Amino acid sequence: MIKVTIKDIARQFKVSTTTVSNALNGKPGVGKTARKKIVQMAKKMGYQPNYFARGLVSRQSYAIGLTIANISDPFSAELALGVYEKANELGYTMMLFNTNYNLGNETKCLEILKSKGVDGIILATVTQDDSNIDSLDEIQMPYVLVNRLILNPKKANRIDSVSVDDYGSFYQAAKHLCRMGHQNIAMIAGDMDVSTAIALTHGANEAFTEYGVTIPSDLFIECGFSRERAYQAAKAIFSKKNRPTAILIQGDNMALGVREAAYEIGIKIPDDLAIVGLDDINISSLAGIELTTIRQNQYKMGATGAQLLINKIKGEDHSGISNKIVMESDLIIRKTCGFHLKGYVK
Amino acid sequence: MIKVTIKDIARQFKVSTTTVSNALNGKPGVGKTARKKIVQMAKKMGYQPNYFARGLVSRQSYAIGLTIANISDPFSAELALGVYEKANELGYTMMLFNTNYNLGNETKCLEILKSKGVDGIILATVTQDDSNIDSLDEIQMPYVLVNRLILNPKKANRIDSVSVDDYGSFYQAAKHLCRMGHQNIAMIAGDMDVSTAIALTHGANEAFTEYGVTIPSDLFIECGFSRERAYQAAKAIFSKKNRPTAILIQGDNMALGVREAAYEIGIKIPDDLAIVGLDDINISSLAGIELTTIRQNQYKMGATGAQLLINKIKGEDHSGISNKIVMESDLIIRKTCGFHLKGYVK
DNA sequence: CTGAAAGCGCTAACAA
DNA sequence: TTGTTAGCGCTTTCAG
Repeated sequence: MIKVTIKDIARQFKVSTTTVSNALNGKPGVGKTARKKIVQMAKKMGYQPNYFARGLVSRQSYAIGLTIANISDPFSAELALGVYEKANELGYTMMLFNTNYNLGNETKCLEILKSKGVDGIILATVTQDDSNIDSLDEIQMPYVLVNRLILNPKKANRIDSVSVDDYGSFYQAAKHLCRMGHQNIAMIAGDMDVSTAIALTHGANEAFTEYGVTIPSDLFIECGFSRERAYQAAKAIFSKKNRPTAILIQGDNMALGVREAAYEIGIKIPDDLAIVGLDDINISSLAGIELTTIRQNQYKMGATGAQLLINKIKGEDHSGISNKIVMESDLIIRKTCGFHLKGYVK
Repeated sequence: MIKVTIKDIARQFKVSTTTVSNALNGKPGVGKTARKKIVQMAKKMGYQPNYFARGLVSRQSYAIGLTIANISDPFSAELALGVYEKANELGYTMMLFNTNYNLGNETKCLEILKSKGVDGIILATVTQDDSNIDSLDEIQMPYVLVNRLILNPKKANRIDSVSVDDYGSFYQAAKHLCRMGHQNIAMIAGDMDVSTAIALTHGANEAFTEYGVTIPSDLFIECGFSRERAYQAAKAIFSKKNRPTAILIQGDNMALGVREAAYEIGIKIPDDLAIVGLDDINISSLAGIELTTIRQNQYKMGATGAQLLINKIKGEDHSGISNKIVMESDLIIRKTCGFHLKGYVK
């Protein structure tokens, strides 16, 4: 690969590399005409500053890392897009890593990220007892959690995060189902070691107790966040004697799995079964899918996370206190919950 | 951020940095016990080689770039996943960039990629007269095209690529439609400046002429590859007097847009309108969507591209001739073309 | 306003 | 088997 260095362009004008460097970086102490000439020549020669040399002295990479579940999952993709665009806007590039919700993978990803000298990291798949966070603290690597929270107050205080009001989200969703008269309801949860799943479950339960509904233990299934696993969980539920009239599902992608399982054995949605998801991924609104769900703006979450992280990197956040941003969410009533057919019961 | 250098660990044992470097990199010329001790100490001290220092001397970043349309588009995401996993497997990290099918954006992305010192680039959104390719040639940056071809034989000979048999794909698809008896067929194309769109269109046209079908010029719409644009194109088509009985669409994501447009004005699929897409993205098989389409293994395309690129970077590809891999594709008959209702006409 | 010199952390020649 | 020296390309004192 071709390489033009500041030395090369210094030689052209018989000036020092310092002058060239200063000229090119807009620093003071260079004559106006000299600067102009140098800048022009640099462009003409196709000069590109050497990333490694610069990084070596400045100790900055202008790169951030992002660990998400999996880029082929629509929720992750939308979140990644938010991070990407905000980061780009602020002059940073993004390195993407998939953890597949696996702690060991996450560790590996962070190892690589550290070794690549990124300036900071956005973590979107952290679990409650995630040792990886501690290792970032140790080396004082800036990081921000997105769509996740650490509940342990000892740690939580120091941790920046962008999340959604999951508790309120599923409180709303569960309440909606109760008001429609459902009493035999199932819930398919992601991973109860994760803050979102915990909050969602608690939120739903609050509404359920308000309405005197209880979820039998065999109708509460924790299965991980994938479509495939939710499909299997639904199959298990459908094989029970006490088949529920409604299922609350902690993710639209998972809900699509439930939907497939239902269709496969001839259960009609919403006639025989109401389902409510979470996230409002972009396919949820498609004709024939029309999933009732909770809208969470993944894009904005990602973008906000990137903004927060970069502020932190640049040291513009001198507050000393941690920054916890919680976003609102909205119940989107579509067809899968059957509201358009029955409305609320009195 | 904390920094342990080889100097620090050299000091521990009063040896030179060279010895430490050699020990840590598994190079010969270090005593067995010395090596063991050094490696152990490095681990204990949490040593991480400085990426920038290493890159500066080795001139390798072990990072590759990927330019795709947009990560939130399922086709792109699956392709990116293939690149990501193969690259990771081979010890490379991936930097992701969205071009949104815009040449100017692509140029910007490549500028950044170059400035970050990546070892090579995978391009998935190149158009026929893409000047960006030339600029990569100029600086001798290794690259591979994925899902794209350069048709101009003058250039094409030198260019590595992984693509699908698009011509055959749409030949198959169009033939299928013709055999079902459709005669009034529309086609929604992506961007006729792009190799895939060109090949798809030609392939379809061959089948059409075989069956004596012609597409009236107002039923051939070139609209770009997004769902939204395809939605609008479909609206335009539906407003015509000569409404077609079938539409061939150059992408499943686009097909979903057409589907939405149809449902919105009460056109029933497949009863009133047959549609056939391309790509078989992972939502195409969902109950109620069941899109007839052509399967193209995006994941494999990405992975193969990454493999090819990294071979090239490592100089293992001494063939001197360019490597063009063309993958097969399969027609997946689901419900949107109505085959299950009518089958082939005699 | 300009330049010389030093050094970031690492690897590669070359000596010892 | 080990150490010394030099240098990758850049920025940053500090003199002129």
